[in-house]
Amino acid sequence: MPQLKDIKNWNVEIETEITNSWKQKEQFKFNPKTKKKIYSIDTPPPYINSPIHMGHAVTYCFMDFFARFRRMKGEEVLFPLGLDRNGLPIEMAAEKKYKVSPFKIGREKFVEYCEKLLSESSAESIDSFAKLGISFSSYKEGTDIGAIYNTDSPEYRTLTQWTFIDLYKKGLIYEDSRINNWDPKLRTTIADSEIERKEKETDFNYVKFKVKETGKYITIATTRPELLCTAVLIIYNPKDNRYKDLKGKTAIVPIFNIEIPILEHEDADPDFGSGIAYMSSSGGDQDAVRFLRKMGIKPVSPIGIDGLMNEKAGFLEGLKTDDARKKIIEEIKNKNLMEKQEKMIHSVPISERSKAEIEFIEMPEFYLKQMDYKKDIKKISKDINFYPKASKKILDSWIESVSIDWPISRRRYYATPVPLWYSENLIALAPQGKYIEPWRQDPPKDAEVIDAETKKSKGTVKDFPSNKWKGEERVLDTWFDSSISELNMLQYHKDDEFFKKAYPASLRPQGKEIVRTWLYYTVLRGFLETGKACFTDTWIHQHILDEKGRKMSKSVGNIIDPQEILKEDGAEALRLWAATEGDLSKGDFTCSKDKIKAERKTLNKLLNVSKFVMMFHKPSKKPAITKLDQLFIDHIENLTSEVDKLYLIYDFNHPAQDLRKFLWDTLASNYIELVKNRAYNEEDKFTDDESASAKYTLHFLLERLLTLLYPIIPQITSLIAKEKGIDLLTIEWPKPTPTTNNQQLITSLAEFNSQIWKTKKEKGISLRDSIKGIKIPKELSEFEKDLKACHKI
RNA sequence: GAGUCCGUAGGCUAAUGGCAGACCCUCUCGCUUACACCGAGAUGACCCAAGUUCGAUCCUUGGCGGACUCACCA
Repeated sequence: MPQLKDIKNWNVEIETEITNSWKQKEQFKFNPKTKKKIYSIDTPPPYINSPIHMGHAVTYCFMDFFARFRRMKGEEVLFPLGLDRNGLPIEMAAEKKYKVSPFKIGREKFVEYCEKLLSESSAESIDSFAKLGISFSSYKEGTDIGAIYNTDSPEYRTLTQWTFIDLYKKGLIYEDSRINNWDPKLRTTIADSEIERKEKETDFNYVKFKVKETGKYITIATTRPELLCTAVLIIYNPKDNRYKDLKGKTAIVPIFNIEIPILEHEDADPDFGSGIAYMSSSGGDQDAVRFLRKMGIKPVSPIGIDGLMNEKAGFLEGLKTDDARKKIIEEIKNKNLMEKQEKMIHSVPISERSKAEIEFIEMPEFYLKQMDYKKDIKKISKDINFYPKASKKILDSWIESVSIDWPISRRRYYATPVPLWYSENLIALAPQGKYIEPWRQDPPKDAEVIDAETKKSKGTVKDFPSNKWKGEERVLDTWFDSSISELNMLQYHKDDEFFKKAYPASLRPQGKEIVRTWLYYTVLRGFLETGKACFTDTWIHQHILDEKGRKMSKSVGNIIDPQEILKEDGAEALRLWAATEGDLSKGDFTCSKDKIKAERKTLNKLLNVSKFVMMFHKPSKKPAITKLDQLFIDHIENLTSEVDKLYLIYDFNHPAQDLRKFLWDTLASNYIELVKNRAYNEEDKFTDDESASAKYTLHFLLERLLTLLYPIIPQITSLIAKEKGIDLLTIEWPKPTPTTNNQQLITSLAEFNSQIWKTKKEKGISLRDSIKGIKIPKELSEFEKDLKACHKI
């Protein structure tokens, strides 16, 4: 390690040396046998196929602040790094990189490509985290508690399947065929939480329908005329007097000539379109889907799983929905049934992952019951402390808006398989505790067999030797894996004793944008498994924006790459900036390279203050402390107490600002200036005791400052402290002893000093020269000797 | 369309029913037995309107503007 005196400026080379040694020594290893209180952080696993972005960098810095502080507070910190390797992002990356489609090359081959992609991804992120100085429990992959884990590891997937079977047996998971959100590009069902919206211009077509009984025409406006083939009924609002005479009559669907009833229904909005709407049994949008559910109409979809029109669409069969729409509009116009067309902008649901427009297609899928537990979830979420408090509203409002059970099965490939087999009217359940891939594996002999209808146990696979079993091909939603991350971290069903001791997890740190997915699903799953709230605390953070306050995105080209910052300015500057810039739980903050660079000044100031203090030997015995010195000792004791309180509630922003202010203003500009002469004591103006008091206090203040700053800037502080024989990595957090002494005097001192410096400047006297005619204020009279020596009064 | 949060110097922020404090930038001056990546100092701000109040940047209402969440048109 470099010596302090050899370091002119804090730099990246020193950081590399320190962080490398931390990484190699496994310095922050978790001890599962500990008697200390366990503090566990359920970190959000980043996807490994892309390098970490600024948001990752900053939020992991915050998690590291929390972890290092809790270690100092005497807690055993479990702080694992997870790597997300499951699901659609990996599949989409594989499709792109190797230019393959799973629909063409088949599942087996495609999974191999996914595995190939993953093995070639170098997990660059691990290196970036190490350089940031993140004190993960381990930097080695493995199955030890606290080791780096992969979300696609057999161990993790085993637990996912364990919980699936468990919930399935309890009847909380069921299969049902419903209209659901269908992503035609990825060819899978997706949940409401995976939907985004996009503004789109479409034609609003006013189409004429003939009324059978009267022969008159009515006009119905629609954006989706291609769904006319599955029209089932027509509604108008009961309050709408224009259409009263239509009640109970029959309409004939143009082109397809289907006869459908006309009824009154309050879902029809008299002010929208013509006031009459046709309802298609294929849904068409989420509202319509809900309407069908309400009316108990069996859904029939004219759209196939490939997103193309199917045989139910008649002459439109085989066309993409867009083309089908064009064709039928043409047809309607030819038959003179188009009254008019308007352009309208409406927002269409699109898939968050593929950005494809969602279709509503009926598919049998597995569902996890959640509607029955809305009240419970709301209740137990009260047991979780939200930081900031207001972020609880995001969760509450989502819980309220949950309207259907959670569809958990997906028709994709690189994810945890649904662990079931089928044979005639029997279902085989995978044994719990082993990772199983039914799509390419026969059921083990000891797999339990149940009746598909009654769900009653029929023995095991052994008992049905002549049956042929067909493995389930569907996989589970990635959130079904992710929503048990804390159970996995705490060894659920792996190490019961440990789980009992450590559950619930201490902290869930995560972004506000995944409250409705990750947080909500985790609370739900945690409740279903344990009946309790799964976290003690949750810290919800906002976003890092670019210099102008815009979202950073590749397409705008405004990305600030943390890897670059690490190379140029180093981790400590980045961390200090992250802490001082703002309160990430309160609002977004903008990222500017200049500001990060500017934090290097503070690092160098700390370095120089330390060098200065260490020019003096620390007295081996505590000397009698002068009044001036005691004033500053009291000050930092109060500061300690304040910092302690705020760190505990995840506020590192105010402490960081206060500590920086202490370093620059209180310590460097005022205290050091005041006691310099006394510490040197070259002219023997002071007694040895007085001089010793100054030396002792300089060291005391520095040591305390380093300790308080350590969670934020661990490298520079621990390096300096080491030279003083203190190991900040293992030192205990100081017990704050706040005083009620008059801290106002520090302000008065600073004001007085400033006054003298100003006066000297105005008179053109060098600061070193003596000055006459200055009266020391009464309240500061007890510091007269120091003040006179300092200012040469 | 509904809800939540927010609007303070050129930028980013803090506190506050009476005086609005830092930081970065800019400007001026300086060189002091740790530090020129330094020191001292200066300029500069409460979105608008109404109400409550002796007094509002702060509380209330409305408007304008922004961020986010939810919903969304047959």
